Amino acid sequence: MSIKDLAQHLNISIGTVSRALNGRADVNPDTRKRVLAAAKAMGYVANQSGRSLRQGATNVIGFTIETNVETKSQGDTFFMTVFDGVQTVFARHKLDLVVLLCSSDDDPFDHVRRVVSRQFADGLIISATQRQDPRIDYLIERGIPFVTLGRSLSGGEHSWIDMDFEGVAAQSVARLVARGHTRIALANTTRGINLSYVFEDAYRAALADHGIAYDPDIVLRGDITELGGYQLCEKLLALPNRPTAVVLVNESLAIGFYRRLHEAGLTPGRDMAIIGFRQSPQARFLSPALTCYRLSLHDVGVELAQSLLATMPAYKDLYPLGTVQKIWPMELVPGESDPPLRR
Amino acid sequence: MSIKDLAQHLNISIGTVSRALNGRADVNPDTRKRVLAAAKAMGYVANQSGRSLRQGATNVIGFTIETNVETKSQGDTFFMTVFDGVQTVFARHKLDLVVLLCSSDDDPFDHVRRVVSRQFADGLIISATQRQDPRIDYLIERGIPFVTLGRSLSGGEHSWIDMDFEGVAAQSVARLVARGHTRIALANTTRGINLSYVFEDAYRAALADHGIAYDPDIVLRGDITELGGYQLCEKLLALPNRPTAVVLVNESLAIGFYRRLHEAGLTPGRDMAIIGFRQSPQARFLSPALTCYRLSLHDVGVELAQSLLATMPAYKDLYPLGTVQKIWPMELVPGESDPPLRR
DNA sequence: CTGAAAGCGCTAACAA
DNA sequence: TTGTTAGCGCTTTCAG
Repeated sequence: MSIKDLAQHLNISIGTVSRALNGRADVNPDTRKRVLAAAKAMGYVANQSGRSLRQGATNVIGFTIETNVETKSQGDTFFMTVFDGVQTVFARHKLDLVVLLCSSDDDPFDHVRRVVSRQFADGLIISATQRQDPRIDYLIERGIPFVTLGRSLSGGEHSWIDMDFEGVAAQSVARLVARGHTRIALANTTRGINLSYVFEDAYRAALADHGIAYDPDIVLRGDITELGGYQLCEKLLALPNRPTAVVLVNESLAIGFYRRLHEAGLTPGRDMAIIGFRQSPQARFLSPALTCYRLSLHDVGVELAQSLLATMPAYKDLYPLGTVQKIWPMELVPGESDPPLRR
Repeated sequence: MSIKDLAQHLNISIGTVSRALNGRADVNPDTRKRVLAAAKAMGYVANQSGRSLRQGATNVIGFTIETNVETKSQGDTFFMTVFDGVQTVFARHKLDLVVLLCSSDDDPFDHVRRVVSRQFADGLIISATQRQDPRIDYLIERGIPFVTLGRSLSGGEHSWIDMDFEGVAAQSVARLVARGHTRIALANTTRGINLSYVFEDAYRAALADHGIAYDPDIVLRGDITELGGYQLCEKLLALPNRPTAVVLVNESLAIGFYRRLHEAGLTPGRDMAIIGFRQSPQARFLSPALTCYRLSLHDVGVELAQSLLATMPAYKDLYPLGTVQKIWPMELVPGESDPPLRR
């Protein structure tokens, strides 16, 4: 079932069929109607490979995520919600969003290189940015339109969107200090991924703002998972001169923290102040309620999509945003997990 | 950068380049070496559209998931782990797994139809099967290789893999009965998706096995989300002649159940026995520990991939499995959430 | 407004 | 062992 069959069936040329289907102006309204009707009746849809080959464009946008790192950490509906936002924009332009999975035993750089060189997609959204990220340099060099979800030191002038790690760190420390805490731990993730640097730097700056000395012993690092939280909490409890509060780089950690505290006969909040990161569905149902920050991931997705289109020649006029480098604001959601310190 | 450029650069014909790259036997070893070296040096990789068009195959396998239904319930760790398993198999055959998202405002049937007619993928894995699922009939009619994650009444002879809802329901009821419970509620999801029927039927059968009358008033239905669990728990607490135990169709519900019970001053387990469904990372860190069931989602992915390949002409000899219809076993993980009933 | 034809990049059949 | 060439399905000139 190709365009040829359809044309034959209608007794017109394939050129006209193509024009009719693609909404060209120079086609007789009646002809167009006939073509559209026949296409529908026969269930004809243009073969993607044929179109792509001819047009030099695939009408596909790839969103790469890593099945190892991100998955286990973000755990919840993080990406799905972002995807949904991205799609609402792309749908308007008949662009298809496909998710390209970089599996646990695949190198992210190789993966992107393969995707690009096969010309699988017209544009790319990549996530889990490293502090130095060769993918970014590569994409710039090859001139592939892309946006990153997350900052990086690499590349300079590309578009990115990132969560407001600085704001969260600063606001969390300020809030805890206001509530009497001075010994505030940080539950961070392993180095490599850029956000760990951003978050820790902001935490240090915030401490300094409040005249609190930085103590590397209470900056802990682990996996961003529920289990990671459990283990970090254990480390924290074992510390001499135990911190009275902790700021988490990710809300998944909170689940493990709560559990470990319970096992130790301690109550989150009362015995250890905790400020989580994002208000996730799981975090919402912790008791006591976790103090955390809200953002619309759907809107992040929308903005990612628009930023990408702004870098694509075929769409940049519709989205004259230039290079987007946006730190996405997050709004405090006060909970019960960080009450004032009892003396 | 096409095969032409590469051939020109090497002063040989494109045919030879193609054969060398594709590992054909009839190529001089030296020539092959030169071609491969040049391809690597120049970063050449065959254009996918060109290949697909010529070969009539895309070497892409699509895995469709719904951003609305599944996402909010399963959270994405569920699928990511499955994907990872699927990929380990496909990688061996240079097949690319891409995830095709059916967004909230898109009809799943239309979505599959679009994917198929554009010839986007050589095979499909579809999930969130409905009790009657037109996608299945359509795929069979069109002769597209596919497997479903989840059963359905539609289609008859296609391959599918599903979780052992019957086993979980039966074992859960038996376990609760053995612990003295006779008034056992079911927290199910809305009708439409097939698993809700399967699970409820098995629950009814299990009750009957133990001589317990079925009471429709204690079969509750809601969204499979943390919030859904919260709301269902509320309904449960408001019931006259309150059940002493509840079996959940999905572990996300447990998060909301725990929270709601706490708010009512009740303790999960002691005041209301709960058996969750899958042992998810979140569920693992509930206190008291949730009684639930374990399965390897990675292995489910592997099996899905193999089952799909078994239906594809080009691979069926390598995977002579025939039609796979497999109920995936789940293993009880006893917790503290369903202690014996106090009299 | 429509038809004819070129050609996107690739592989496979055939010829040499 | 290699070169030549047809043609996959499509869009887009260019003529008419």
